[in-house]
Amino acid sequence: MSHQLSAGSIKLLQTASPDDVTVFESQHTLQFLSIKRVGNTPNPTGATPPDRYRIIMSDGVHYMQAMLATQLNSLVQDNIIGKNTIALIDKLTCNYVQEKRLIIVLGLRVLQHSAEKIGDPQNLESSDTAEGAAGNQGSATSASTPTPIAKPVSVGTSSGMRQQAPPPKGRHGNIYPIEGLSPYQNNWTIKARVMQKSDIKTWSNARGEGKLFNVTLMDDSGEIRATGFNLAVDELYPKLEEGKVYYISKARVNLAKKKFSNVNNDYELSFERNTEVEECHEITNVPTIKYNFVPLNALEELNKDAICDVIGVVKEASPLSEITSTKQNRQIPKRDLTLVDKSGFSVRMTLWGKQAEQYNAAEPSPVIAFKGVKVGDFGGRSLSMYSSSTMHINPDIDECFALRGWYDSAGSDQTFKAHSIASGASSTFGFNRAEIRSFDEVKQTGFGMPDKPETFSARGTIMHIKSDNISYPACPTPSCNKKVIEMNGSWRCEKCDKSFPAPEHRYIMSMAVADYSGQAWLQGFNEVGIAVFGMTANELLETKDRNLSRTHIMRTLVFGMASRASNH
DNA sequence: CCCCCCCC
Repeated sequence: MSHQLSAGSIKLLQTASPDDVTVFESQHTLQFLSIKRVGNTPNPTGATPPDRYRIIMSDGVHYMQAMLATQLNSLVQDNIIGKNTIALIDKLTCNYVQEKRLIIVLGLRVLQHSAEKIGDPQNLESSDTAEGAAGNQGSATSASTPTPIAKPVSVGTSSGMRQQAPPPKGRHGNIYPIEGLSPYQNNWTIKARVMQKSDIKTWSNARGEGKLFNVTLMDDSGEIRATGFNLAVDELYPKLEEGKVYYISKARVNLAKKKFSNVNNDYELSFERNTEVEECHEITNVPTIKYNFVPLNALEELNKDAICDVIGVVKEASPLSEITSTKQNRQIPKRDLTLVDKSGFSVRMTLWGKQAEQYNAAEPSPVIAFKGVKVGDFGGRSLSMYSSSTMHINPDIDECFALRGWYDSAGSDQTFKAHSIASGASSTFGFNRAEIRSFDEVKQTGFGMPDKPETFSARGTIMHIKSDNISYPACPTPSCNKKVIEMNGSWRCEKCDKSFPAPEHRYIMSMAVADYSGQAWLQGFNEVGIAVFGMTANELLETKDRNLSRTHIMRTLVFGMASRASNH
């Protein structure tokens, strides 16, 4: 296997304008000549910050230095990439740190883990930056002008000559990428959008009391959570608005406690007394909120406690109510919305605190986009907002317009399926328990993956129950259910290593069930038997002992019954 | 320095 490296890519990466997506979000086949761990010393708290990896990447003609985004560290640690690995790199970001271009690799796919070094690549950086660092500056550079990292070069593409983009300058100094922040840098400014702002929270515990708020900040390199305490709340809570872009500097960088946040960064910011925050009014390429919407019918494919984005029309909004949190011993305002979408499903979404109070229930059926909400299993599937979730009413996005049009023209007259308690198991075939399938349909689809159960619901009539072996004597220990054997007048369970005076009989029955499309043999266990016969297996056996004909009982009980059974 | 994300 041999791969052609993208000759010319290194020059492009060194010279393109930092926001040129045709370079930084397109594909480059490069070889990693070396991968080195850097700058990882324990911080004053004794905690060890995450590793950072510096890589040398080559296009066969030139090589350059870059950093690996920390979220890709596992690729190194798990030896998925190593020396001379050839990879297709499809997302990078370009930033400036102390006027030096810093390239961060954000996305890649390994093409070949181990390879021979290709070509005899030359260092593109050394001619300028190494000299600069050595104080041997060429005539073109001076202390007051940005050091060119590479001379503009023709790279032999249709784009021709590219101008070296100057590092962002001005009164905000060096704009750092969020991904590049660490406790060891101290003169940085980030330019970031507030993606989410929490309520002001107060606490009181053994260590004291106070108030705080959080924001999630994002730029094109990554995201980070920031927290302001007490005085910083007074100063910055009113200033920072969701959706706006700010220059932020002189905040403290701490190691994040990952288990308390799903923000993808190993660090967190703490707003301090001298932290500077200034709104950025220019038009920028700082990213806006990105959604990955899950249609409401697909919620059952997500696990309980999963975090997801949804968009839906508010079909109903409950009045504001309150719950008493037993855990925290306080009242918490809440409001339930019923969301619907084109999938024909409805789901309950719970808002808490300020979100619940401030929701304007007077507005008829708005479309709301939610980011980062929690999947619950109440009533099959439910949704609930975290303090880190966001909701946007009638957002200016295509999905919102589409839902609005659908609801106003058709959706508002439709009835919606609720998720049901029984639903939840995912199915390769997209069967879900809320929908009734015919036996023929199930048989046509087949039985899928070996060892993977398929779940479906059917409605049919029980045509026959095998009467020769309808129940077995089981161990009475709760949830043991193992078959017991009669020995010397008592019943012995081998699993529990115990004997009992009497067994608990449990149903194990085979039924022929038919619907309009065909017939199937279904095996039902105890719960099914109780549902079908309306009595326990013990009771059924007693009836039999009282000398009634079993066939007679069955005929009586089964006749006229609309039976349901589920099958795996 | 919080770190709870709740109830039915």
